[in-house]
Amino acid sequence: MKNEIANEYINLIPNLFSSFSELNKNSVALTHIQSHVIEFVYMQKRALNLKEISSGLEIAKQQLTNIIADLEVRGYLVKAPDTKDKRAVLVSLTPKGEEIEREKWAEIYGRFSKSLDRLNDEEKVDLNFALHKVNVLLKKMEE
Amino acid sequence: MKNEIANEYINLIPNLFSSFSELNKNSVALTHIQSHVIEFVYMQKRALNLKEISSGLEIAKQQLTNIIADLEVRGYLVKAPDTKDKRAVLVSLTPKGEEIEREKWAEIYGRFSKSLDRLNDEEKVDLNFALHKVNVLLKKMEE
DNA sequence: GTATTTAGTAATAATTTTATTACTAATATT
DNA sequence: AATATTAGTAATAAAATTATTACTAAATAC
Repeated sequence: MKNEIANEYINLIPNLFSSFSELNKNSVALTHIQSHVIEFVYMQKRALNLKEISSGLEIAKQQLTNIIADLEVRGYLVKAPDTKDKRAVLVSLTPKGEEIEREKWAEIYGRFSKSLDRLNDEEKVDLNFALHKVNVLLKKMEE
Repeated sequence: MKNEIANEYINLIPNLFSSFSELNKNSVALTHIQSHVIEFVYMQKRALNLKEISSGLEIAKQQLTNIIADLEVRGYLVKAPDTKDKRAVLVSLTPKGEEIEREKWAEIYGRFSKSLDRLNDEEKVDLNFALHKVNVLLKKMEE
């Protein structure tokens, strides 16, 4: 049973991959790595310190000093001291930074809505229910 | 209804994002861009020409000439002339190239199986059913 | 059938990313 | 309390990526 579920999960990822590829598309002038940083912070939905970004994206923390500084100057993110760990700095997106991501998602959203037409009404109800269930349960598993 | 489904879909992506991040982890010595190329070809599950990879990853086709050549020399992929379009070249992964991806997926699989324990039996059944449904319907939508 | 567009290759310079070493200040270990 | 580890910064050289221009051969448009 457990294996069966894990296999379904693994299959899910390529099914979503086309949407993920969409995330490469940049409207503003960001380098690939800058995009990834913004995307990473956005996806985590919380402020992150440099170490977390560094290990999450497999890039050296020394690089991040510059990358973050540039993104901060350009108004995409802000740094704030971590009160829990006084060595650390917490990075979060500004509204301007979040806007970049939202634009990408709007396109994904649009494309998806369009291909929904290929399903009949019963299938749409099923998909809605199944997606909701998956989201609820995956979230529970994270806790 | 359509909006409701699209929203569930959009929510799904961040729920899978932690798994996607895992895909950054390289066991062999590949540059980030080389990894992305291999991952992209793997995800599409078919041979691709350079243009498709180029536009899918938002990198110039001129770059790919070198990247692909290097990956070919190192045995991760092969090029074959496209019989349909004699200008084009079709790139596909060798067993060695596929192995790189499979290793990453094995880890994702393992992690997922572990966190499955946080669900009770009924939830597991539900998740299995829902994931299966989502996969079937998403695939149908692609057609 | 000629003109235009497209897929791929090639070479170069500019920019970005990576790797290395070193340092400060705060935290964790003992 | 001394010691080791960790988060972040900084500077530099090496390597990888990006941008630009130009070219060939095949496909497409007219």
